[in-house]
Amino acid sequence: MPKPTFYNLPEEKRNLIFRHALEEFARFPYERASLSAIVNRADIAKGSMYQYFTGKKDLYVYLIQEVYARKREFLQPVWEQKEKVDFFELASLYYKRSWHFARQYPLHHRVTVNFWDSKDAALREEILRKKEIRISEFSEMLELGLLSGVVSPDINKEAVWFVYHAVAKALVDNFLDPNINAESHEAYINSVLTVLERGLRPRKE
Amino acid sequence: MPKPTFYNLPEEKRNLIFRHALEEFARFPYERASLSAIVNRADIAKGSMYQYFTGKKDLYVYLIQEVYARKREFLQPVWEQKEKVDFFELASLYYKRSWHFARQYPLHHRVTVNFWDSKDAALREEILRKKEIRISEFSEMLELGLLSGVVSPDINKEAVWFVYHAVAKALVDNFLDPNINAESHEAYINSVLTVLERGLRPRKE
DNA sequence: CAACAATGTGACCGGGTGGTCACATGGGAG
DNA sequence: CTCCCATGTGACCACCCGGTCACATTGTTG
Repeated sequence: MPKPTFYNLPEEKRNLIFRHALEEFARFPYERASLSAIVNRADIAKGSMYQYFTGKKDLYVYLIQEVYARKREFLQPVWEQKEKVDFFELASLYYKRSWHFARQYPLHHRVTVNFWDSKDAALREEILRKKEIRISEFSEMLELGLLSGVVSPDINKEAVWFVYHAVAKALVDNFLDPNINAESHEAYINSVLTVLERGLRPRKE
Repeated sequence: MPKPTFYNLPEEKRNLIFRHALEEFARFPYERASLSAIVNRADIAKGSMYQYFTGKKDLYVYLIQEVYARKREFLQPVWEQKEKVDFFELASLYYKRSWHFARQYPLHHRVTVNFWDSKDAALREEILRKKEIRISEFSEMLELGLLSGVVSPDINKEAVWFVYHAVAKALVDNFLDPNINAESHEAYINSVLTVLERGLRPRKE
């Protein structure tokens, strides 16, 4: 919730602020990111920033909101396949497309990773609780998998969640790695998801 | 490498410093932890601290070293089973005992988690490169599993590593959760490891 | 007791932060 | 041309940080 003043700004200036906030919060997690650095680099007076936002947190919430809006938009095509493919294929599509998002909008991606890594869980909770942001459809996806029986229902459901989330998060974090081979990365994502699907122990089937 | 002065201190005072450093670095990751807070709470002059350690980093490295020494000691009994049980059972023993460590020494545990979560990868690298600390035997464990054929060798080995690490890290992070049911937690760890072992997709075997 | 080295001390430094405020600027409306 | 209100500004505030240093205190040794 930026102040009304912010929306009165010409689009160009709003973008200027957004861009520099994005850069700063991509470089550092919330606590270490510097508002002073943002205003300096954007060549804006500190005071002006406080005409647009009530403070650092307000700016951050706005940024997170925008970033996730963009990501949702980007992942839209994947959700349209929801009824057509099974859980594992959907997951594959989801992470491959997420990876493309990370490549295309690396700063956006870093912001999301920093958001989840933030040790200030209270802040994250506060942002999520406002429901202004719907972060992810993980839940929905896995729920579908369980319902359809593609995901084994006879083991501790909570544990299934746990493992799925752990792998998913690590996968997304991993997108940051700069020296990933572009051509093979989709294949790599598939390999990881296969391990998740089939388990470490060899199957006799 | 604390200065010699530190080791000349009476044990009681060394412990005092250790305890308060432990508390601070358990509460916050390296960058946000405050040396001033430590000396204030320990009721020691700032200058004194600089008689014992060359600076904040020096104190931190010392602390990490001590914490991991304690943890290794605690996990010793598990490694003695190395030849007797298979990979999955060893992993189960390892994480259950790690959980007990986390319960018994919650501050130590938080310090280790903060250590790995630190965004200052350079610092972590520096500490690890000194080899003064050997953090974990994950590698060794998984290698054994692969060799013995208990862990499937016919899927991308790198991906196996990836999934294993992701789940292991999440499992350890999870120990922090305050409202875990003590009685059922060992069972929960087993459930998670079972999912890791058998995969999400149901087996026909 | 004197001498001397080791250790303890906290005011102080430079530099950073998020946030404030009295004032300058600018662009319609009358 | 003037008035007025929205907006722009940057010096400034209080507070924190890690680190330093001149000096006080202590303890052992001759």
